[in-house]
Amino acid sequence: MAKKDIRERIVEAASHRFHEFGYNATGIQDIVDAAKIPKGSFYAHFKSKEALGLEVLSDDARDTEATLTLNDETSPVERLREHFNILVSDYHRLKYRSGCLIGDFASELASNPNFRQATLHHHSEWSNNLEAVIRQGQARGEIDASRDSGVLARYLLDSFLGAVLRSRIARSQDAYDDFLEVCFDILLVKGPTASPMATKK
Amino acid sequence: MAKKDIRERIVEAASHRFHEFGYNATGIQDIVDAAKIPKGSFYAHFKSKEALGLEVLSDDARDTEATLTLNDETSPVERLREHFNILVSDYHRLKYRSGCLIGDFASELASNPNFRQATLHHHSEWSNNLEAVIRQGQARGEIDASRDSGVLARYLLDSFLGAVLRSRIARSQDAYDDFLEVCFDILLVKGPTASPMATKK
DNA sequence: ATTCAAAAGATGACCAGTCGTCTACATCTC
DNA sequence: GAGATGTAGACGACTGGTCATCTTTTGAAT
Repeated sequence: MAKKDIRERIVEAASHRFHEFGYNATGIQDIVDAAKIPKGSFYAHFKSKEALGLEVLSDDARDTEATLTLNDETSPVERLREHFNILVSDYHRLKYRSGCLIGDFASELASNPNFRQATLHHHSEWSNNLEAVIRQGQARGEIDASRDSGVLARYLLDSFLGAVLRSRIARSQDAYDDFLEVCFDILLVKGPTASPMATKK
Repeated sequence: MAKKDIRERIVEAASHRFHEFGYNATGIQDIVDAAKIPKGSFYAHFKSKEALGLEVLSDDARDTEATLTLNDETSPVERLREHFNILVSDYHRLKYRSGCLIGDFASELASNPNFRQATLHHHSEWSNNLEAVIRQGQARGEIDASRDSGVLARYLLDSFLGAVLRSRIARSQDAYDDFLEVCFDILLVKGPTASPMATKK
């Protein structure tokens, strides 16, 4: 077994467990059991549980980022919609048992300086990307240009993370449906004349 | 020391720790140290750590609920604003180190059936209350009646919980400022003519 | 190409500490 | 004194991490 393969198995096993059970409720033994490696080997690949956690968080953020197209000819609003739809379909596939690490680590590990800093960094990167696309939407007249793109982006991300929380306790798509409806019918719209939600039903 | 006083000290100590460090990172020893009781006494008051956690969650939800006036002559929108302002001022007082248990338990304990169920229950109660007030706002013409009050309420709560997450990692008021701005300038407004955010700056 | 010693990597048993819980004993109350 | 209540510290399980020992790889010499 190549060293790289083992390392990736550890990361993958940890990622699954962190997503479903959280960081503190996931032990090293759980991870190495899932990765089918001896426990002592873990430390040949990672210095510590924390080092693994930070790497898994970083990978998660990178994967999330990849689902948002920053520069493209297509409609910025549609790109945003596609971004969230991809994320939501992942949660659906996992039967709404999985959280989002940025939200979960913000919640569970905010008192750990290293995690707090890393989580804040990734959160900001994400909302900056959302903002860039929103700004494009404003430039193309798809989104009301009188709205502060930064405020919108950050709010959007907050509400998405909140929707992830709800979906996990409810084990349901409802939170995402609500999220998509308000975002695309009220927030990310052309101007003061938002389309009424009632007519969507 | 009266038995009731000891019990309340345990609840208070646990509440603080759960809010700042989360459930799994808070041990019974931490709680009894903070409550200044012997560890063995804990089980004279609570059957288990889980029983304490559920009670602290319930207390937290009750306290939060008390900050929203459901029936009153005053403006529903202002009541909603006051509700969130009270919550935010608490977080400010605690230097943004505190989370919201409904959000945090949704994140950290979603895989525990008892916590998931209780958290979902309290989350729903909260959003139902928000919905009732939003509906009053719609009846009084303060909030666009073409919006689905249930969708709005749930979305609002999701976004607030997301703002709490951000405020904790950023240790800052920004998330709440963004939340209040979007909610009261875009979502909870009279009709299709939302006041532009740019003019608020 | 082969051999061998050194270096690097892997690992199972072990470590000290923490965890939530329990219970024998101590203390209190009536 | 009897019964109720409180509690110190033990318990068994688990935690993240260490390390002595074994295995594999590497690179130099022939």
